[in-house]
Amino acid sequence: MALPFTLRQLEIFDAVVRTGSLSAAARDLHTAQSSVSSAIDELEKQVGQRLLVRRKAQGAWPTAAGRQLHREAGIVLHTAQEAGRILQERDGQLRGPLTIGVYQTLAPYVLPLLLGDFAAEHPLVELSFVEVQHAELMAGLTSGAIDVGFTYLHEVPAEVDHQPILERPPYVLMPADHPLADRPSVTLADLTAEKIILLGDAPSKANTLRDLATTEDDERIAWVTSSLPLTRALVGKGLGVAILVQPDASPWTVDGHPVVEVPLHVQDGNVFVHIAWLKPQARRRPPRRITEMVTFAETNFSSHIARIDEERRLRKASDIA
Amino acid sequence: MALPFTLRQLEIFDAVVRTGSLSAAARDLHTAQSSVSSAIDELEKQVGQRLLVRRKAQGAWPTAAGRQLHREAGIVLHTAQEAGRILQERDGQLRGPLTIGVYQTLAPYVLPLLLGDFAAEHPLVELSFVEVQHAELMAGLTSGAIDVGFTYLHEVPAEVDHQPILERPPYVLMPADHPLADRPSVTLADLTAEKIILLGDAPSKANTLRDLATTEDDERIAWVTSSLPLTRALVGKGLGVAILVQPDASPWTVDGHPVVEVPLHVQDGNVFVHIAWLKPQARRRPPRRITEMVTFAETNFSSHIARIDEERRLRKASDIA
DNA sequence: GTAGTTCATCGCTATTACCGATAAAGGAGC
DNA sequence: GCTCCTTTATCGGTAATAGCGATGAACTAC
Repeated sequence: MALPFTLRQLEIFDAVVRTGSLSAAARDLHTAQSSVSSAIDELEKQVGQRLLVRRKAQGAWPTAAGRQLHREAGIVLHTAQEAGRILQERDGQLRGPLTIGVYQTLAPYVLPLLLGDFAAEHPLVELSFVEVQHAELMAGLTSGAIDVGFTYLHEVPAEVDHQPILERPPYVLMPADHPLADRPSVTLADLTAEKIILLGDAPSKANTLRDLATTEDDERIAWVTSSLPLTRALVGKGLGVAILVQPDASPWTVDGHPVVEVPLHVQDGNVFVHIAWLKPQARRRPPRRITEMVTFAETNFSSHIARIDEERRLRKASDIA
Repeated sequence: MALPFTLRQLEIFDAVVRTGSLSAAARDLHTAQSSVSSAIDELEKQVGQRLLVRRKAQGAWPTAAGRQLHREAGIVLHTAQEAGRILQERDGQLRGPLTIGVYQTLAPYVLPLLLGDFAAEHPLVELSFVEVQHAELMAGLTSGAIDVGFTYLHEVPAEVDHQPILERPPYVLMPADHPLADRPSVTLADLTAEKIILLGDAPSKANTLRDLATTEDDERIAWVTSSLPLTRALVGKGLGVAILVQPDASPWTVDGHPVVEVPLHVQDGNVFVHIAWLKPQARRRPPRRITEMVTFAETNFSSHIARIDEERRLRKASDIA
C-alpha cells in the first residue's frame, strides 16, 4: 500500500532517462546536480533495485528495471499533470499541451483557423502540430502522441472516434481558355478526350480515380504530381485538367496562369474531411481542451472553407469586370 | 510544470473523501489526525482552492473542485500503485488486486479453478470476485471495476477483448428410466412428444430455444426454472426433459433421483464460454496478472471441465457395477 | 600529461512530515 | 440549560527530507 516513491522522484528520474545524464537532468529541472544524485539514491533505495547505470564522464542510462519504471513513470506524471491542470481550469481557461496531426494537403486549410482563432480563444492551450500521412495519424492518435487529427476518412481503428466536419464536391480544374470553362458543370462523359493531371497523394488519388471510374493505368493520365500548387500549374499550362476537391481562393496558378473550377457531376463523388480523436477509455475521458477543439472544428471549419470559396468567387468577378 | 501536490497528499485526500472525515481517514491510514489536517491545509494552499468543507462534529465532504480532484487523484494513485507493483514483480511473483466477474450459473465451474489453482500459482495476487449478469459484466470491464470476466458470448462492446475458452455440446437431461435414456444420442425429432423443463436464465434459455428451433410459447414447455439444481430435480421427478450444456459430475439430482445425459445432435448447437478483459489502450497495457489469468484460463479451463465430465462417467460406471 | 566531462560525497540549512496533547466547535440526548 | 461524544483546529517539538554549494574522484578525448 505504501507508495515506494514520490512524484518528485519520478520527475527527476524521468528527466535523467530523457537527458541521459544526472547533470543534464539537473540543468533541465533547474536544480542542483547533487540533489538529482541523492534523489536517485533515495529512489533506488526505496524500490530496492538499481534503476540506473551511472558512469562518471559518461552519464547514466537505465537498467532493465529502470526502463520499466520509466514507462510507468511517464504515465503517472502525465496523469498527475492532467489532474493539476483540471484544477487550474476551474477558472474557465483551458490549458495544457495539444498536438494536432493534420494530413499534409489539408494543412493550409486547417491550421490557420486553429492556430489563429482557436488559440486566440484559448491562449493557455499550448498548441503544436505535425504534418502526417493517414497511417501515421492513426498511430499517433492511438499512442497518445497526437491529440486530434484532421484527414480524409479512410480506415480508422476501433479506439479512434471521428466526425465529419466538411463535405466537398469535386470539381474539374481547367485552363481559363478551355472549351469547357464556361459550362456551369461537366460530367464524366465530357472528359473522355481530356488529358488528366493526377494529384497522386493517397486520398486525393483514390478520390480522383473513383470519380473517373478508372485506374492508374488510364492512358488519359498525363502527369502524376504530389502537391496542389504543381497540379494547378500544370493545368494552367494546358497540359491537362485535374479532378480536385481542395478549395483555392485564387483564380491564378502560382506562376500566373488563369484557371477555372467547374463542378463535376458524379454519383457519390463528395469527399469528407474528418476530425479524429482518441475514444474515451476506462476511467479516462479526454481532457476538455480536446473535446473543445472538436466542437470548435465542427462549428467553424465548414464556414471557414465557405469563406475561401467566396474569396475566389469575388476575385473571379473582379477579374471579369 | 511544477506539480501542485505530492502523492502522499493525494493519498490522504482520497482517504478523507472515501471515509467522509479527517479522523476516519487518519485511522484508515494509520496516521495522526493532525497530520491529515495539516496535509489537507497544505494541499489546499498549493492548489489555491478549497477542496473540502470541514465541519467539526460532522466530518468533511468535498467541494465541487474537490470532487473533480478526487476523480483525478484516484487515477493518479492507481497508476502509481501499478508502477510500484511492476517493479516488485521483477522477482517473478505477480501481485496486486484482480477482480473476477463471472456469469452466475458459470461460477461453480470457474471459480474453484481460479481461486484454487491460479491463486496457488500466484499467491500474492489478491483475488476477489463478483457474480454478475452479462450486462453488468461488460459495464464493469469498461469501467475498470472488473478485471477479467467469464460469460457466454453475447454482445461485447468494442473496448472489450475476448477469447473462447470452452465449447460445449448440448445434451438432453432425462430420468434414468426414460425410454430414450439408453440411446447414444438423440435428435430434435425424438423430442416432439416430450415435456420440456426450461432453464430460464438469459443465455441458457436462448440456447435451449435455439436448439429446439422454437419459442417461449411452445406448449411442450412444462416449467421454467432459474437454477440448475432445480431443473435437474424436476427432470429427475419425471416432469420433463431439459436441454442443457452445463456439466455436472453427479448422475443424481440433489434430492436423489438418477438422471442421464444424452447428447443432442443439432446443427450449430454448441455453446461457447468466453473470457473477456479490457483491451490494451493508449499508453496502457493491462497488468501482467490479467494477461496471465487469461492464458491460465485458456490452457486449463477446458481440461478442468473435461475432468468433471470424467467424474460423472466414473460414477455412472460404478453405479452399474 | 591537460582539459573537460560526469557522478559522488560532505556539511549545512530550510522545509516538511509527523506526532501527541489540547482546545474548540457542534450534534444528540437528557 | 447541561453532559457526552465526535469531529476539526492548533501548538510545540522532533525526525526526516530536499536542496544547496563546494570539493573530490573517475573517466574521455586530445
